[in-house]
Amino acid sequence: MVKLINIDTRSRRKDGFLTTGDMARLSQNTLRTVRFYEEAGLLHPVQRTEGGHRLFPSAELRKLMLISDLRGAGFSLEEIRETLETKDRSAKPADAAREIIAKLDSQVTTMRERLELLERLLVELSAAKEVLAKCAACPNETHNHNCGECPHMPAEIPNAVSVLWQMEH
Amino acid sequence: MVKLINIDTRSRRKDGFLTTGDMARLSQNTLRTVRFYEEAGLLHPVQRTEGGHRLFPSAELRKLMLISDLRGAGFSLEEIRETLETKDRSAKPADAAREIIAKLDSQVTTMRERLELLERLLVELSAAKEVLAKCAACPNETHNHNCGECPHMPAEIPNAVSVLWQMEH
DNA sequence: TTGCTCCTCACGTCACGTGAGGTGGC
DNA sequence: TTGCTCCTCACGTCACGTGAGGTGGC
Repeated sequence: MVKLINIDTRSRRKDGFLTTGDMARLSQNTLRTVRFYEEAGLLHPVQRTEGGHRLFPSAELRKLMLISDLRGAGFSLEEIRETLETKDRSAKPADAAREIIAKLDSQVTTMRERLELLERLLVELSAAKEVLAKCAACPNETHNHNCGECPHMPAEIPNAVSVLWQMEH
Repeated sequence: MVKLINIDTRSRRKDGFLTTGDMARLSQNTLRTVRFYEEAGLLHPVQRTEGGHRLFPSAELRKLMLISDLRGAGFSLEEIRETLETKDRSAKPADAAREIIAKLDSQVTTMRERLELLERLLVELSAAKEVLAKCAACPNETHNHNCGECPHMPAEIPNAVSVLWQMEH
């Protein structure tokens, strides 16, 4: 996914505010998503035009970018909201900072677990591809063969292979 | 998450089949999820008991494990079904293998992109934590200060910091 | 026999997608 | 002025969660 964002065309408006469309384009989201996040109380337009069009400050675009990243990392809007509202809910900066750090810590832990799943699965699927590369040269015309006895099958058959190749054991 | 699966207690049944509960426990899913996947046509019980209880062969457990991994990696049930049914839809083993490899290739690419997002976000959140560690020692009693002028703020402020700390720029 | 397990509806939820029908603004 | 952009309903979807109320099986 190539990003083709020209800073000069970020917004057409001379007041510097961003429309819903600007927010959507620049963050790779749909209009519906931007509106949905506002309804959910995550994004706040500074104002509306007379015609009802939302206008966002650039700080909201940066917030939307972070929300998108956290959503892509698998967090729910409720978890994200919790993190975003941390500062508002504590009176002293030092307390706020500690609470935010605690939440980031827990999110980092969750993300590491998701990373490990992805890495483990990548290894398994790559191993499966290697085995199936042999099958791509299989001379049989039908599936009615016992692949477990095929000399090209390794002793340790990756789970993905036994499932996708529908093997008994 | 520690796995405490004892092979001997996988199933209480002497016929070797697995109940819905066995499937759920051994794959870390809920009963609802196992039933939902069956309704969706992804899992197939070999039979039902007279009382209507589902009985699955162990091959279905291995399939469920793969489904869970792919779901955890962010794929939809429709994408997963496509992959699982590839072999059935082609007559010759060689063709089937090539099609499965093509699908695994595209999934591997998607997974690498998700890995990159996670890695990028991990770096950003870790950088944010470092900056906020300074704020945890902030002596101010209120949030009414311009943190942009704080000497502890680095020149390059991570996006997560400016968002979570609600900074103007 | 007693529980613990499993069953089927059936409505709820989360995070949007997808039109329909109408208006706004450089 | 002409379109392209944005607006508000409002129903649909995906992948389950969550009871309610009832039965099964070592």
